[in-house]
Parts: sequence; structure tokens; C-alpha cells
Amino acid sequence: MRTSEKRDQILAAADNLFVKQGFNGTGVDQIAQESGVTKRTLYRHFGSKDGLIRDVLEQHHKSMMDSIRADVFSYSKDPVKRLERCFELYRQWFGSATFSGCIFIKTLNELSGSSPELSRIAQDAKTAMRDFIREIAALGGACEPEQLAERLQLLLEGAI
Amino acid sequence: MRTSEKRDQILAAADNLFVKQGFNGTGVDQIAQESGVTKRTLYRHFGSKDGLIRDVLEQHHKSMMDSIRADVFSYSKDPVKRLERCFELYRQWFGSATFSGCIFIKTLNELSGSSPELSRIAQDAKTAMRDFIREIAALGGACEPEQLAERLQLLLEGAI
DNA sequence: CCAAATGTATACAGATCGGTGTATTTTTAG
DNA sequence: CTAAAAATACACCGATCTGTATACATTTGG
Repeated sequence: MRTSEKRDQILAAADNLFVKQGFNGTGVDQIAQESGVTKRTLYRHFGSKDGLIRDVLEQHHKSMMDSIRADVFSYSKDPVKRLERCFELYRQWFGSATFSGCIFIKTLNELSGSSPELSRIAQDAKTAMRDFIREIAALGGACEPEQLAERLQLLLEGAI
Repeated sequence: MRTSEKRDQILAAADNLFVKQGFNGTGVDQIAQESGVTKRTLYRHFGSKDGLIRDVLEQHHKSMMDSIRADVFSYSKDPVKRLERCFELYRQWFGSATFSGCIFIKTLNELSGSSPELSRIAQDAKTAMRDFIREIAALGGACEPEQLAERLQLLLEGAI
């Protein structure tokens, strides 16, 4: 059994709660209880609530990018089809019953001004996602990959 | 002197603070202090923090719609020019030094799940704004006024 | 002018917040 | 097996939160 099992439980529970209730709206006690762990254990792993938020954001970004990359690259070799697949993945995300919005947008909306570090992490995640789309679009020979990537990204935020 | 002078001060201060720091991130004490009023007075007017938020949202929606309507309708009689004026107003909003995002989007991001009533008010405000754009677009003979209105609305949220 | 509404000042209640101290038990690794 | 790391249980701290109590001053409307 890995040493980091509890750690992953905490990250998963925190991710869910943050995305559903916001960061300021979710207490550390609730996260600990929801993940079946003592508050003391939580603080041993993450040091502070901001530290937990930071790791949640980074892990969320990493797993999301890995998941999308794997799906899109294995879906087809045609850049155009890959781009279509991106749209389809977003469409599925919107339609999922547990959809509660994008955690990075939530970060920028709620923590901008109180934590520049967390804002930067969220901004970097959004930029990386846009670069990924732009890269695929450019390979597909799109005339304006930059604009296309931006438009797609903006479509996310109306569904919430 | 109107009876509601203090009331308006509170609404203005709360609006500013909410949009800058979020709802959960702004305390009632700070709002009272910022608006030069006692906390007791604030509670006499609004009853609770949620009551204050509700009135802030409604007043914000009302004054925003009135302002945009007056500007756009006096700008030109041509629907196309009116639509262009809408874009221009948004552009100015983004460029303003005090721009901190849309308070209704912030409401949906932060209070969805904890207050269905406030979420509904914010959603109604967004819908009303979109209907306004769609109405103008339809008068201009746009082929897809619904989609056009949606696209314009989504463009707001990338700038924050 | 006078009563009612509104505002001020200040202290306080009860809950929750992020975070810690400490002693005990469980798990892991060599 | 054993020692260190990790997790638990639980009380606790100071700060902050929403909301209230009380007593006094000011403004307003009829």
C-alpha cells in the first residue's frame, strides 16, 4: 500500500468540495471529515489550507491534461478529428450530472486579490490548456489557431 | 434628503467589496465601516447578509440595464450600430482600471449550492442581458440572434 | 411640536474559522 | 522484530464571522 493513499483521498475530497462550494465556502474540518481523515493528518500533508489548495490545483491540472491528451491522441491521427474530439470531451463534461464548473475559473474569481500565487497557478493551467488547443489547431492548418483556441475556451464558462 | 441615502451608500460599498473580494470573502463589519455606517443600521435595512446580497444584485442589475439601454438607444436608431455600441461598452468595461469581473458570474461561481435564491437572481440577470442583446440582434436581421447573443456574453468572462 | 423612524456607539453572544499541542495507536520499512 | 513514520483522538487557541441587546442621539413627517 502506497504511503500517499490518504493524501490522494484528501486531494479528491477537497477537489470535489472546492468545486461545489468554493474555497472560502469550504472549511478544513469538512474536508477532513469528508475524506475520512483527521485534521491533524491533513495538516501534516499540506501544511496549510493554501498549501492544500495549491496541490489540489496542480494535481487537477496534471490529471486533466493527461486524461485529455491520452484520449485525443489515441482517438485519431488527423488533427481536425482531434480538435473535434476536444469539443466532444467538453460537451460530455458539460452534460455530466456532477458538473459544477471549472476550478481554475473559480480560483480566479474567488481568490484573485487574496492570493496571487494561487491565481498564477490557475492562470497557468488555463494558458496550458489553451496552448494545447492552439497546438492542435495549428497542426490542422487553421488560419487563426490563437483565436480559435480562445473561442473554445470561452465556451466553457457559459454553461455553469 | 431622501430616507434611503444611507441605504444607497451601503449598497454601493457592498457592491464594490463583493466584486473585489467575493461574497464569502467580505465581512459585514467591513461593509459597514466602508460605507460609513453602523452595523446595526445595515441590519435594519437588509435584515441579513443574504438580504443585502439580494438587494445588491437586484440594484446592480437594474442600474446596469438602465444605463446600457439609455446609452444604446440614444446612440443610434440603426440596430447594427446599436449592436456595435454594445460591444464598445463592454470593451470599455474591460479596459476600466477598476474592472474586477461580473458580479453575477461571481454569484453563480461562489454561492451556487449554498443559496438557490441568489443563484436564481444572478441567472435571471444574465438571461435578461442576453435577451436584450438577442432582441437588438433580431431587429438587425441577424440570422442566428440566439447564438450571437450567447457568443457575446461568453466573451466577457475571458478577460478577468 | 412631537412621536416615530432612523442612526450611533458599544459590547456581546454563539458559531465557525484556520491552525496547534499532545499523547496514543497503527502502519510501514529495513 | 523493531524503530521510525504516519494516523488518530481530542482538546484547545485566537481570530473572525453573522447577528443581537441596550441605551442614547438625530432626523423626519404629519
